[in-house]
Amino acid sequence: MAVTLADVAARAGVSAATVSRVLSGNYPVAGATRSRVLRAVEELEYVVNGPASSLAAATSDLVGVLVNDIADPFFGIMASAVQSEMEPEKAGGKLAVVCNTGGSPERELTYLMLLQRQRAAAVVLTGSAVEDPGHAEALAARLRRLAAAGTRVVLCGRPPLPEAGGDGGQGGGKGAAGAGPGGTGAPLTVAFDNRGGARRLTEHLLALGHRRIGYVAGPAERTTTRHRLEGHRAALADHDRDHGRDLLTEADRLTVHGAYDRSSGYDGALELLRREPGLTAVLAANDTVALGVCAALREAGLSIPGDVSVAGFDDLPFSADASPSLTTVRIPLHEAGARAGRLALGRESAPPGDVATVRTELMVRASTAAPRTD
Amino acid sequence: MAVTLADVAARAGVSAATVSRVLSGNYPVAGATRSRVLRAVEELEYVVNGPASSLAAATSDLVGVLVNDIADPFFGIMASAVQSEMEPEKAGGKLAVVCNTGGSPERELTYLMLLQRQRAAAVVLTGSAVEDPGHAEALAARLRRLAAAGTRVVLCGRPPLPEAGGDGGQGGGKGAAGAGPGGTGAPLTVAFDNRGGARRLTEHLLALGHRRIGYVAGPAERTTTRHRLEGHRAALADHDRDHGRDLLTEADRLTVHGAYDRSSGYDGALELLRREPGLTAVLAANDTVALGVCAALREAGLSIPGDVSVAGFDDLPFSADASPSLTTVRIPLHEAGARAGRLALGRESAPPGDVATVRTELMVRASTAAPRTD
DNA sequence: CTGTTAGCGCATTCAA
DNA sequence: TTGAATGCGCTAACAG
Repeated sequence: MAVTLADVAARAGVSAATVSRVLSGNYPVAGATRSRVLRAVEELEYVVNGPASSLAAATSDLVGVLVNDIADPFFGIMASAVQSEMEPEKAGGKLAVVCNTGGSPERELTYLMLLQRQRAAAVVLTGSAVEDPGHAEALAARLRRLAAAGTRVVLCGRPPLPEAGGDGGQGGGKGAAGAGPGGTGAPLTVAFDNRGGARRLTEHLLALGHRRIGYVAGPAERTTTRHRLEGHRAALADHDRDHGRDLLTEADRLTVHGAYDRSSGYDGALELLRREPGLTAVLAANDTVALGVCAALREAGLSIPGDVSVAGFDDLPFSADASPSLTTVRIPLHEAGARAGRLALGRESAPPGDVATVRTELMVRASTAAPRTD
Repeated sequence: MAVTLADVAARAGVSAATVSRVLSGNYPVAGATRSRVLRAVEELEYVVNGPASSLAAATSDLVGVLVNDIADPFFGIMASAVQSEMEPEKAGGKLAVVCNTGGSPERELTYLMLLQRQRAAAVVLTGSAVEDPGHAEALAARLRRLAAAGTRVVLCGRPPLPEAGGDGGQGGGKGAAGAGPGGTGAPLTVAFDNRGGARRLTEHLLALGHRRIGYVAGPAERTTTRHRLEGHRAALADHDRDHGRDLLTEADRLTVHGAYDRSSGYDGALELLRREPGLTAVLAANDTVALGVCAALREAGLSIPGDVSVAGFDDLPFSADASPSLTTVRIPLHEAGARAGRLALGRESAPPGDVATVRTELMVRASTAAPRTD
């Protein structure tokens, strides 16, 4: 039916082996032969049979990128950055494909299995992980099997995997050396400093004079949610220590959880307002949630930042020209994704300890200001 | 190295063929045998070798979804909808993977080639197409080859492919019949009524009393851009005819082009204001552009909709709670994507003429109002 | 219902 | 630098 290597070989008057060598390009072939083959390929419109090639070579050129929500630019930007490193047009380039888990742990495992089935060259997992112990264990097991099967595993925007039980020793992580395919066995990780970012954000509000700060957090069981909340609380704890206050206890009452979407922000803000009408600031799980918060506040007749300051997280493109422009914490998503992509291809050597933490940066804009002094 | 079918067969005390049959599930196997095999699979942690399986069966379970911009929710929503139809957890389920073309025609062709190489079961192309004749021809050729190789091709949110040269006849398109794999040869299409939506939007502004309407259009060479612009101009032409005015000529001067992003909206609005300070309304290529327009207008000291009305297109989730909430044209992206997914799987019969056009709906919100009467 | 057999199309030995 | 031969792991006839 379809054109095969043999057809091309016949047309070019060479053996199939030669055609294969020309196409993969990693073997010496005489110039004349090469062009003859290439011409035959053109004329016959030959396209390599990927499955056959993968079977024979025991490798594929698929790279899977798992995202929690493909409709969220947070993931879109990272995924796009990963893809930008793949050079699909060149021979030897990879085909990066993104898979949408929808935040479901089961679906995450399913996709990893399908990617393992495809013998993917690499897999990049982006975004927060679910902290359920059962799932964490299942995930770690699956990733271990993937790595054992020769698939590179890279984590991007999620914390390093917890140590597998047993090993015990904390001994010096193999240095920064090459760590070839497999490395220490633990997946390479590009982590975000969510904790530090959240901490600086809360410090910013505190410095402005805010004392009643609401927090619309993400889903309770996710690492990113926990880290950001921890940063927030660390800043409050510091403040309590230095000023003999007890903001930290207040924070329990002034924290609500929801999804990483606008309606959570909207509902969360209303709930916070009900719990504490005297709120002067609201921190949101991310920028999208922050927009929902803003909408709810406005509908409640409150001005931003006149009555209530609002801040987000991530610094997605729309944050800068929301109105008012959103104070937030910038995460270099593109750089992180690109780096994850390079790590996945083995084009960049593993970071020390196999974990690279990318800095986050406080972006102070118009949505935060000193609270009204009544 | 890796566990193979033969290993599982040995462990279960059956033949490889039986294991294969159990796993693919489309062949009768005795219950006892089946569970024995399944247990062996568990114990050995066996994962099918996709390439081998694809090679032998001459089909793969990959479905490619091409998008112009993976960081844009417009595409994210459609891609997610396509994936939602794939049932990857079930045997026989497909692995939907999204590929980001970045709007580049070359990259689009590259991805299609890679997908053909993988012998993808289906390919869904989403969003507007580039109208360059050279590329259109190359694309059509590639899609023809894909279809010939047994890959189902579905267009979602882009117009049907122009007829291949030669055929001439417009004869009755085969009726609504099954049109099995291959059908008429032309790709199945889920098209959006961009023209009608844009027309109703402009009519809405006209009815409100606007006469100086700016238009920040998308990239000049894209089908979606052209269709929306045509709808806009059709509404103006109708108005001219009925009222003896010449809004259509004005429209040439009041139309600017840019990318489908915020900064285009921002820049475009400033340019329009320069050309016509007396502008009372601005239509944007899509909702994202509209937000940029709003930002520029506000910075210019103009209120929305008090001084200038603004409208978008697509009705992405953020549009409803922008401030002011955005008048826009709703496209049922999720339904369209899901339908494209079903068409790709052959789970839904082809629409009459192989083209389904989904309706668009005018959503009147707070960003449009009657112009100030000075 | 199950086993046997024969490729699927390519990459890669080994010779030449 | 090239060709011939072998097998990657699986599915799909065909028998039984």
